[in-house]
Amino acid sequence: MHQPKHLKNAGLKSTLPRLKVLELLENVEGLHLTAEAIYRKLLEAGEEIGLATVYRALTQFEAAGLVTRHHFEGGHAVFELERGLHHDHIVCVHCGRVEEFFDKVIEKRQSAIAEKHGFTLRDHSMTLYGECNGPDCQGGKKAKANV
Amino acid sequence: MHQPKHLKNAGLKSTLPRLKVLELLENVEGLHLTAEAIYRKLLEAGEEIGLATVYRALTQFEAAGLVTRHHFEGGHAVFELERGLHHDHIVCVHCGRVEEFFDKVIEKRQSAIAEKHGFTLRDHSMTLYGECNGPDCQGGKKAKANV
DNA sequence: ATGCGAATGATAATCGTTCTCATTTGCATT
DNA sequence: AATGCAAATGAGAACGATTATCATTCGCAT
Repeated sequence: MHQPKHLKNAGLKSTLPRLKVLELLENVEGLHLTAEAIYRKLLEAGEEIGLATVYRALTQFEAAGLVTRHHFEGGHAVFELERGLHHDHIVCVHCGRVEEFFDKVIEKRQSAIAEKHGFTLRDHSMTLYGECNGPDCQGGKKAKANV
Repeated sequence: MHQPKHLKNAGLKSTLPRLKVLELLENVEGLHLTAEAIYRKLLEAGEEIGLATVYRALTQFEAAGLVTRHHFEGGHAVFELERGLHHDHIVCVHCGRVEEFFDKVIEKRQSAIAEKHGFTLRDHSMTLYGECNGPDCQGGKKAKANV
């Protein structure tokens, strides 16, 4: 599914572990996985891989612009495949569901704000937290998280 | 400077360490300190306090709405006294300088986005990252961070 | 002044992540 | 296809931030 050239283009040697990680990320569209979760999924799939290698691969992919790292609340980072379209996130504080959105107005304001403060904008992180209307979260009643 | 009633009102017993932490936060308007930094500053000031106590106090203050915890990039949390006016942050990626801003347009859009996705908005975090025009960062040239 | 439960501080433990280093791999070259 | 070497890997140690443990101390109502 994944061509080694993707890695080559990114200046990375095309190795088996890297391909596995990339392939996994490709098959979980919309999900945001922790390094640990990726590691476990690969083990469950019968792959031989070390946790350190997963971390290394993800860090390199991030540097190469192949994946994006997010720091939602909770102390651990999550990763998603970079599909070219920038977006921000809205996270359900109950069930952990994550949806993505893009808002041109906000993006514009951010640039304006940076400029007003004398900053050259390089990046930003914006995450909304709320209660979703999913089956586990109806009416905002308590429900166990299933991140 | 700080009245014990602030703690009492928050449902917290008014103890010496808590008062010290609160007092320190009050005297560093505009700064965003890590737990470790607060701990060190108090030690330097001749106070007797344990790092664990600082963490506990900050967590309780946060739960009580007295302070806000931010997760900028870098793995450690920073704290600031809650002064009633919500704001977001723009951080210089070179020197670590942090400025605060509030944008009504963005806030409005965020509510609208949450609603459109069926979420009841509870909170959000937005941080812009860029290069500031400070003496250490002129023209975006390399400068050592002094966080 | 006294007593009790909550708070403290020293330190161990935990958690996510990075580093170390001996072994293995990718891949360009024979 | 065999060879060589730098780069990549994996197991586990190390790390930094934060939290838990537990005996001692403190705040505060009596």
